[in-house]
Amino acid sequence: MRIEPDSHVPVYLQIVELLRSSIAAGVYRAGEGLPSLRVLSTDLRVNPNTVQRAFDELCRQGLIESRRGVGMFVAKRGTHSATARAEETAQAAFAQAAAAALAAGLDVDRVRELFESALPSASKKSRTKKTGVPS
Amino acid sequence: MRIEPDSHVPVYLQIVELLRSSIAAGVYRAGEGLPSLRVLSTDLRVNPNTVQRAFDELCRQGLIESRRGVGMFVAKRGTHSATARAEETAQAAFAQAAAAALAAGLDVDRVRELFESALPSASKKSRTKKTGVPS
DNA sequence: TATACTGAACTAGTTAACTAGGTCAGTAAG
DNA sequence: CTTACTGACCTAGTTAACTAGTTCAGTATA
Repeated sequence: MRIEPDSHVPVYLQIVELLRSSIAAGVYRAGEGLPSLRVLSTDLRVNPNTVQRAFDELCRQGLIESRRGVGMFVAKRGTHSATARAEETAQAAFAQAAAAALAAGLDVDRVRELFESALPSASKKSRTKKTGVPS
Repeated sequence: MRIEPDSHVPVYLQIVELLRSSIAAGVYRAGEGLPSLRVLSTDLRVNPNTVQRAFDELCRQGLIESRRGVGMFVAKRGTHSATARAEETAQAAFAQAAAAALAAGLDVDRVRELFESALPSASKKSRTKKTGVPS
C-alpha cells in the first residue's frame, strides 16, 4: 500500500491505515519499535509533521506508545487491537459500498458478483507487502 | 443517502454520487429534468456553488445535459451510463476494502464473512431510499 | 412588455490538510 | 562531557473544498 497524495483521503489517515495493517499483519510486533518519524517521512516522501499526526492518532487509539527520546513502540495488545480495527474498517467499507450499489438499483446477487470479481485483484495487491523491519 | 459535511469525501462528490445513483435507479429518467440548483441546495442544506460543481461533473461524465434558462436534464443514455458507473464504483470500493483487509493478515474466507455480514445493514439502508421506483 | 424562474460566472473569505523550516527536551553511546 | 539520534512543539505559508453573496444571461409565461 502506497501513499496517494491526490486521494481525497487525508495522507495522515492513509499512514494510520498503512501502519495499522502492518501491525495487524505482524510486520511490527508487540513491544517492537516502529521506524522513526524522520525515516518514515523520507521513505513515504511526506512531511514529518504529517507522520507525527499519524503517530498521534495511533497513540490515541492505543495501538502504539511513545517513549520520548527513544521512539514509538507497538502496545501490548496492539496486534489484537489492530486486527479488530481492520475487521471493523473492512466491514464498514463493504456496507457502505453495498448500500450505494443497492441504492443504484442493483440487486443483491449482482452486488455479490461484483464483490467476487473484485477479490482476485485485491489478492494480487496484498502479496509482496513486506518491507525492511528496523531493529 | 444523506450528505455528510464532516466526511473526508468532498460534499460535491457526495452529491454527484447521490444524483448518479438516483438516475441509475430510475428516480430521474432519460429526458426528465432534475431539481434546480437552488432547490437542491436548500434541500441538501448546501451552498448553490457546491451543487453547481456537482452538475458540472455530471455534465462532464455525460450523464446529464444543461439547457440554459431551463434546467438540467438526464441524457439519453444517462440511465445506462449511471448504472455502469455505479457498478464500476462498487467494484473498485470492494477491491480496495478487500485489499486492505488482506494486507492486514485476514484470510479470504474471513473477508467473505465480513462482506456477507455487511450485506443486511446495507439492504436496510437502501430500502428506505426507494421513493417511487417502478418495477 | 414584466416577472419569475433557470444555469453560469464571478469575487471574497474560511477551514482543514499539508508543506517547510526551525527549536526544544529526553535518551543512548562514544 | 559531546554527538547523534528520538519525539514534541511551534510559526508561517499554500492549496482544495466550501461558504456567502452578487451579477449576468437565457427561457417560459402571463
